[in-house]
This record gives sequence, C-alpha cells and structure tokens, in this order.
Amino acid sequence: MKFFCDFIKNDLRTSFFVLPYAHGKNMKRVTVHDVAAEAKVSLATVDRVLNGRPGVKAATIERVNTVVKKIGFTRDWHAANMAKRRDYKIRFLIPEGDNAFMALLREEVKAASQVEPQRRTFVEANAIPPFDGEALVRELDNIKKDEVTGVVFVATDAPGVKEAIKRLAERGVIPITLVSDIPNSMRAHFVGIDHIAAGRTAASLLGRFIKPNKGKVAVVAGSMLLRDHVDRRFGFEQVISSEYQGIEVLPVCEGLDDNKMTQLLVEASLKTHPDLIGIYNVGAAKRGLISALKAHNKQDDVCVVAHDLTDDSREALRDGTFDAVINQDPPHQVRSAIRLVRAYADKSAFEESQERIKIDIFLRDNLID
Amino acid sequence: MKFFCDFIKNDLRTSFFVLPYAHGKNMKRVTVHDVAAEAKVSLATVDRVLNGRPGVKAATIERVNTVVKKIGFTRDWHAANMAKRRDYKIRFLIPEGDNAFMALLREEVKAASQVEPQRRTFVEANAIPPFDGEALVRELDNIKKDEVTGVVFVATDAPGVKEAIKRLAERGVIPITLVSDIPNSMRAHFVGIDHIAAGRTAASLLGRFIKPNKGKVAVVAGSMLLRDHVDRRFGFEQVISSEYQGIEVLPVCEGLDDNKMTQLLVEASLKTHPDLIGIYNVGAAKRGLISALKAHNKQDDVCVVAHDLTDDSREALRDGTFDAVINQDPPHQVRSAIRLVRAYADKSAFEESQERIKIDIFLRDNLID
DNA sequence: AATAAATTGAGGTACGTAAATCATGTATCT
DNA sequence: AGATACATGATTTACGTACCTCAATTTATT
Repeated sequence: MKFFCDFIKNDLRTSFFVLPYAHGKNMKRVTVHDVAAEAKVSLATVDRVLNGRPGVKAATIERVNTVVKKIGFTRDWHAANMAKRRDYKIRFLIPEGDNAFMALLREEVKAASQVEPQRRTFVEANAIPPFDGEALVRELDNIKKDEVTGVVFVATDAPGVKEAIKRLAERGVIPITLVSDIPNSMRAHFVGIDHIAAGRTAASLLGRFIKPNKGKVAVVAGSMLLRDHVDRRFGFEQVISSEYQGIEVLPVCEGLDDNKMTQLLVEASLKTHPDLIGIYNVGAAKRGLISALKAHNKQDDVCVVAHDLTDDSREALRDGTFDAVINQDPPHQVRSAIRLVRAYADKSAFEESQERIKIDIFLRDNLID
Repeated sequence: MKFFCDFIKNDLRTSFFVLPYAHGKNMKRVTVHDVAAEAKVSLATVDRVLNGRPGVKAATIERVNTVVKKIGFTRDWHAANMAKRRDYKIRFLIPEGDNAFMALLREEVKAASQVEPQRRTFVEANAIPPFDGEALVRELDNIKKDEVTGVVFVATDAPGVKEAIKRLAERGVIPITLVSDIPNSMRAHFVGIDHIAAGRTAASLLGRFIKPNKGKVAVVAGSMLLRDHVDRRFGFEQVISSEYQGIEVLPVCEGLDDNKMTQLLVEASLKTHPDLIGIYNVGAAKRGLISALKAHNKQDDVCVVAHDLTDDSREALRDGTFDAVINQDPPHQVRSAIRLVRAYADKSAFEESQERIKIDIFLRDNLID
C-alpha cells in the first residue's frame, strides 16, 4: 500500500498532475450525434429530449439525460441560435445631456452595437431627456415585442414608471434597469451597484483619510430627486454618524449636474466654513467642484471622495485634488446588461459573479487609463 | 432657420431622439449574401476577399471592402469557426498546494472548462508544483502544438523559463502568463495586475489609515523569490519612504506561504515591536497572520492591508482585523486569459479595457460575497 | 488572332443544432 | 383483428460561413 502511494506521488511529481476535470489529449466537441449514438436512439429523439418536445417515453428521456451528463454534452449555443433563426434585439435608453458618466455609457453602447452582431445580438440606443419620468414612460410604452427582445434603461424613479415596466414585461419584453433601479418593480434584473454600500464606502474612506478626526464635511449632490444620490447619501450618513462622531455633515448642496451652479455652491460653502475638511461628491458636476477648490486653493486641505471615473476625476486624482474616486465600471455594466438580456430571453443560467457590479475604489496609485 | 431648428428640437422631445448608431426597427443580420448582392459579385468572390485568398482584382477587392463597411457587415464569428472546424484548446498550469488564491483560480478554470465548450473552446488544467522552475519548464516543453492552442500559466521566474517560453512560442503555441509575469519573454500577453502599483496602493492606504503618522510597519511576504511579492514590496517601499517619512518599514518576514511559520514570525514581530502600528501582508498565509494578531489582541490597534480576497481575508475585513484588501479578480483573469488565447489564435482584436485587470480595493463596506 | 493567364461565377459540402415531415414500430383498447 | 394512440427512426432543410471544384468569362501576352 505504502509502495503504491509512493509510486503515484513520485509519478505526479516527475510528469504532471492532471486535475480530474481535464479533458486530456482528445479534446473534441461532443455533439448531439455522440449523444444519440451513446444512448442508442436517433437524432430526432435526442432533439425531442433536449428541447422538451413531447412524444418520448420517460425512460428514454432519463436515458438520454444520463448520457448527456456522462459524456459531457453541452449545446453549441451559437449553432443552436443559428438553427433557431434566433437573434436578440436590445434597446438602451440613456439620458442625454452632458453628464460625463452617461456619456461614457453611451460610448460603450455604441461600441457594443458594433461588436455584438457577431453574437447575433443587435444593440441600439435611444437618448431620453434626463430627470423626466413621463418621457421614460412614453419610451417604454412605445416598445413592441417583435421589435425588441429587451430594454436596458437608466430608471428615473417617477410616478408611472413602475407601471410602465409592468406593461412592458407583460408584453414579453425583458426590462433591465441600469445604474439606478426601481425596486419592487417587474424589471427582470438590475445592473448596477448598491448605492447605499457605495455611500458607506465613501464615508469609510473619508473618515479614515481625514487627519484630525474633527471638522465639517460637505455633501455635494446632483439632485435629491435621484434615487441613487439619495441612497449614497444615506449610506454615507450611516457610517459617519455611527463611527466618526467628530465629523459634522453639512446639509446637501444640490448642483443639478450643472458645473457653474455646483462651483458657486461649493465656493459659498468654503467661505462659510473655513474649517471644512472634507467633501463627498455624491453625483456629477465634478468640474465645478474642482474649479471651486482650486479657486480657493483648498485642493490639499480638503479631502475629497467623489463618484465615477471620468477624465476630470482621473485628472483630479492624479494632481491630488481628489483623494479617492468610487466607480461603477461602465463598459462592464453595458456588457453585463447585454449578457443578461440574452440569458433571460433564453431562460438560461448566467454567471452570478460576472454580473455583479463591483464598487470600485480608485486612488492615485491604482488608476487605469 | 430658427424655425426649422425649433421644430426638430420639439420633435425630439415629444417622441424620442435616435442616436446615429441606432439600427432602427429593421435589425437584421447582415450576411455575406448581402455583401455579394450589394457589390454585385458572387459569393465566391466575397469569400475570396474576406479570407484574403488570391485571384481577385484589386479594384474588386476595394469594391467589396467598401460595401462591407457601408452595410456594416461583421463576420459571424461562430458560424465561421464552425465552418472552419476550428476549436480552441487551452491548458492552464496552476500551482498546486493550499494557497487559497491559487485554489480560487483552479476553481474558476474548472468552471470555465464546463461552460467554454459552448464557444468551441476546451479548457483543461494541470497542477504544477509551486516555486519549481524546472517543473514548469518540463511542463512547457511537454506541450505539442496540435494538442494545445494556448497555455496559460503562473510564471515562476526561474532560470530556463524564459527559454522554454520561447521554444513554446516558436512551436506555434500561444504562451500567456497569469498573475505573475516574465517580462521580456516571448509570452503573447500577461494577464494580471501591475504588482508595483498594487504595492503603492497598499502603501497609500496604510499611510492614510494609520492615525499617529509615526511608528513601525511590518511587511509579511511569502517569499522574496516570487517576482510579484518583490514588486509589491518595492512599490510599497517607494510610497512610504517618499510620502510617509514617519513610518519605519521593518525588514520583510518571509513566511513561505505557511500559516504556522507566518504566525510565529508575526508573533515574534509583535513582541519585539510593541509599537507596531501597521502590517502589509504582501502574500498568502493570511490565516497565520490573523491568528497571530488575535493571539496578541492586536486586531484593532494594528492597521492591516493584505492581498487577495479569500474566505479568510473576507472574514478578517468583516470583523475589523484587516482594514483593506487588495484583490485581483480571479474569475475575471481566467475569462480574460481564455478570450486572449482566442484573440491571439485568430490574430483578431480584443477589447483592451475588458482585458486590463484592475487593482481592486475592498473595504468592509464594498465587500462582495 | 491565337494562346495563356487571370478573374469571376455557380454550385456543392461541411459544421452542429432546430424543426419539420413521414414512415415505422409497438402497445392498448375495443 | 382492426383501430387508435404513442414512441421512435429516418430524412430533409435551414442558419452563416469556409473551402473546394469546375466552368465561364475577361484580360494580357505573344
């Protein structure tokens, strides 16, 4: 016994250890033909079993399924879709305007629309007016099932939207919310981060980065009508109030995604509170914020945590104006949404871990370009 | 003029604005047939042009290519591979042993081996002895072109490895390094993070998290024979010495990925330096580190930044023993390596941004499970 | 003009799966 | 025994592309 084990071990060390799931040297596609042959049934029967068509004895179904598992058959996803003449039509609805983050999303959708046809997927985008629930409802109601497989949209949490989503889902179109969600709606999936957790993360960073442990922190947001901004602020407040009692959070400045307005608000805040030691930038209008800080030469004294990696925030991280940026990877979100529409359309499984959007933290040191 | 503009604007607002790259309602696959018809040539000629076969006039090539661009033809990647009878065989070489991070990689490769056949890709894994350059060289030399399209391996930087990679590449197999790279070698691509930047990131976090700005910091590594550990320490040292002069970095403790040994080393360090305020855990053996900290009840006093999100480090983040964990997403790395082998095999382009592995920072607040 | 060479077209087969038709087999019920 | 339902097999077409052969046409060369 001992000898035997030693022999094996030795052999493993000198040659190599093949993990149990290795295919070995005869890697070859396992097809329906192989299944048919192994199960001693015809192709037609295999097809009936695989596609849940009637007219097969329970015992035969069982046998085919066993063989499928045994020889490791996986349906060739693409060949199947080709035969089915199936393709996927995906419509993105992205707010227009000069919000830099939304611009990144638009760019990604555009890139996807050029690559995805290779996977029998057609991606198009419509711009919708921002902060406009009615427009969104109109858009959603406009969509017909045979034109679109799934709709991916940045949800504005306005009255009527939830109902429009319901109508959409009932028409057989797959609704997927992007970046900001409508909980308890009929959307099939939400692609985005947990904004409360993001706010908590911001608070932890700011709380630990700030040196004296005592002082005032300003919160600069786009609009408290946006659910994600509200959520972020909520998470932020949670952590600050429970763990950093020395820090006083000032009332929110709402800059409405406008750089000029934001700049004025921040400058006013800097004047009123010379002891300001931190800023949490919940939403867009980073340029206004940066201008205000630089105008008062406060880049180094005030610790800033912001959201979304854009050209401006990247630059601000590099030159030390921002201390940390929390990001939600736009390319990843777009790709994830597309994969999810396909998965929901096929009622097939998807890789949970791949579709969970991470709350990315960027410092000057781990920046990517 | 003014009227015209106003009219347009108004229309956009009431209905919706279709971005220029939208496909509209007639989303349909553009095939070689469409190209042939539009260019008024036969399918055979289109095929000759697309696949660079000889026997076509320059003018005709030009015409076909123009039409391809005009009507936006994209080759159906999968149908093409099917017709070509092409498939991809990918071998991963992952160090064996109980390093938790490597275990995660192995798991991901296993998962991939089950899903990838759908994309005509066969993934297998061999375990190789860790820290063993000779074994790696043997493995690499063992690989034949017709058995394997590409090899993805965690590179040990030992003598002879660079040459083995060269031989491999010359045999027509695509070498891809994973997690730790061999720069200036013939590997087609490196999938992993910039470890120097990761070290810098760790230093920035530790430097800003530490309260008094003054004190000793220990560096706990696996082995200074591992290039990635050396790089991380280098980056760490860089930032600490230039920006946090109050912090004294103690000589590296090499725990050789062994929990017991690491625990003893850390305990010794805690005894020798009661004023220890921080630990940078460059490599594995997190369990040993955690045990040592808890044994001396130093979880809360010592600020710890570690690498790699595993069950242990996740738990340590949750209970406050660790303050930050720097991660390199294993599932993403495995998927990226697979996509890259395919891209290099086809000499086709890939999405840079998707293949760049990020240096992920996790705090208690942005943990994912 | 005659010949050779280059270019283009027409058509077929293959890849792996879906979906349909039609034929054959087998058990069940009257 | 005959009718009926069910189970299965055999065969075909289609999807979009690659690649092959053979014929037909155009162009260049002598």
